[in-house]
Amino acid sequence: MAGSTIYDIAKKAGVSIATVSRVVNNSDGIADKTREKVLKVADELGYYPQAYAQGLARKKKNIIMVVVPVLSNYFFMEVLAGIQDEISNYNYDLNIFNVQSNGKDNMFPQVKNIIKRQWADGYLFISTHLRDTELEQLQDYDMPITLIDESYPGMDSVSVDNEEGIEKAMNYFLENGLTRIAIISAMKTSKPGRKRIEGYEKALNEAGVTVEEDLIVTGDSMYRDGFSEQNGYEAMIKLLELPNPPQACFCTSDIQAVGAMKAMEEKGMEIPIIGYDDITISNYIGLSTIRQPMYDMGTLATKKLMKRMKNREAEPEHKVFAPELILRSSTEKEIKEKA
Amino acid sequence: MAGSTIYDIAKKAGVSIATVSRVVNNSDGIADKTREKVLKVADELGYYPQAYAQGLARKKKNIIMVVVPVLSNYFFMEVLAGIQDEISNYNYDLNIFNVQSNGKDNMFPQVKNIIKRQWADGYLFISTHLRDTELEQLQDYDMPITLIDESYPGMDSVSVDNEEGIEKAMNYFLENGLTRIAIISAMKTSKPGRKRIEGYEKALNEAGVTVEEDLIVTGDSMYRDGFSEQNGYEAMIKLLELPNPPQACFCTSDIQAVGAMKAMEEKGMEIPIIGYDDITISNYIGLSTIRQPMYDMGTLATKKLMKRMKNREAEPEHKVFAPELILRSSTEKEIKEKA
DNA sequence: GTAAAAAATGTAAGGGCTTACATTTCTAAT
DNA sequence: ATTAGAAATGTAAGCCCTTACATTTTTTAC
Repeated sequence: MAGSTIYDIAKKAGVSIATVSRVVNNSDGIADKTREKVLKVADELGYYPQAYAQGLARKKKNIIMVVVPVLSNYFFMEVLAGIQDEISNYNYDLNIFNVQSNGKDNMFPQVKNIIKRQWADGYLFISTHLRDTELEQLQDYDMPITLIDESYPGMDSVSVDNEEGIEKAMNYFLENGLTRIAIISAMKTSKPGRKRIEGYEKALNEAGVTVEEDLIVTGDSMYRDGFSEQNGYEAMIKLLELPNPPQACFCTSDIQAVGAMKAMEEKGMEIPIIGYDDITISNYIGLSTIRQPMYDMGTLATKKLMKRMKNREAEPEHKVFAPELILRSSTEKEIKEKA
Repeated sequence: MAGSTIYDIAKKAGVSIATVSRVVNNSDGIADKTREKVLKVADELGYYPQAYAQGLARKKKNIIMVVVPVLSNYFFMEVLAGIQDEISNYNYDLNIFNVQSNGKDNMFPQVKNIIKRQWADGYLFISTHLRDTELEQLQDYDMPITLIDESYPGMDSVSVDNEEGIEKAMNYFLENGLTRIAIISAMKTSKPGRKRIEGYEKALNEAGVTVEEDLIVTGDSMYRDGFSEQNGYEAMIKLLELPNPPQACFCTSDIQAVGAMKAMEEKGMEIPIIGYDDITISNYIGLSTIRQPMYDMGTLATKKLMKRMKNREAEPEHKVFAPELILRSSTEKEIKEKA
């Protein structure tokens, strides 16, 4: 039973392999009796077409592959939920391929090989943060790719205006008279990391506030690229131990903010804090945050990819979601006191 | 460039396809000049073997596939992190296949087809909760499968003694003089759901406490099979609106406990609560919980699978981790007051 | 009952790779 | 220079399917 092939079925059912193939694929033009007979044998022998043989013979694999560097992270999880729900509307299976980032700069070769190997009919890249020159190379392979949480002119993309998000958070603090604002960032050096810090500096500059390097911090723990409670915790400890601690804090992910909140509690010093993402938990722990529509990003990207697979010629589309400031208790008390 | 094959390389490099194959696969017995020449052409043409053709020609796919019903859930995420880290020690790629559960009983056919299609060299099943009769059928296909968070005599498995976990939580409450203990469960009807409730009832019975049906609740929101903050929130509201609310509460997942804690806060009624899992966030919000070593389960299961792939004959091994009661602030205040 | 049309089935050529075996080329010993 | 043996390369079959095209069987109309 282990490895019955189309030949086994054909032989046992007394038909040709073409007929078996037709029955299994539900092609029409098959006599009912034949169909039944074949189906019966196929069931007895536990037959179902081998994915690899089928993929080779057809051009199509009926697989959408999600390519992602860090699987275990809340942002990814939410986006994935959207993808998953949307894809269930189509006749495609979902495969997730995890590329190791190792902090190093070796992701591109892996990604390139995935494309070359032709695993799937279409790909969703989540936060791979490849360079434009690299994405350009991938285009040569003429595979439908939709980017999530990043963008590049030549490919469909779904992202969020990060700068706007940061600005909203910063302005909220500034409007409430808080000027010594810290930023807790993961991976200061990465491309998106730098972008966020730039946004932070820009907002301060526009408000005529001098940027203090001391207030730009990150934790030391780099597990999950720094997107962890621990990292936020460490960062906040650093901030609170400063001779002159900040009046408010912006965090580049909710998960870090959770750690930061614990640090504040332990130190007995509470400053208003705003996170980034709006993971479901944030609503339950009263964390103010910049909401990214992660789930919607997943569904929309999937839709775009499906569309692209049908029409390869259309101009690439870029959806940029506007982030939303969600205020909860983590920004309340203290600011009111100041007012 | 899009679809260069081994033939293109062979032609352009002036060698046979066998030689190209050897070069690409790093087989030895190839002259250095030839290797260089072929490699150069392969690079120019952006060649890399097609996964499907290779998988068909070899018996091996070099793929481990994780089969899981609900992707976006914290338990899964942690287990996956372990799998991911462990697998990076071997020359295997990781694929995740998501089977739709739809609450209905239709998962088995999907799982069966995955196995039949021979996607991978080995499989990790996480919380699929198939029946023994179903798993027995899968054995016929003679594929290495390791179960996580469930067990079956005929396959390797890695799980946690759920009953013991519940007992520990219940005993903690009971020893502290609390007897009216509620349980918030996801999916009362599922196999693991029922098991947990049984454990709960058993613990009460042994302590000579009558089970009150009112105290066994679940939320109404069934998103993610009930493993959500919202579900826990709803359940706790129900409990607190009882004429005679419970003195303590056990929750079958931390994520539900997060929702339950919010409900308590809103209602201004705080009772000691213990969750289940010990997701990383729990430590940061002071949630007492029963720790499942999720990460370790992932690594160990992966190791077992690799071992099994080498030796198909050995007796199946079953690792049952002992859950651990982790006490944090969510059980502190109130119990101390009572004492 | 016959012939033409329609339906059902079969044949065989790929799809892109690996690999056992055959062949050629090179090396080194005489 | 010759040749045995080693090293390098090539040939071709096979992995399991799909599908265009050819062939056979059944149906329909007269």
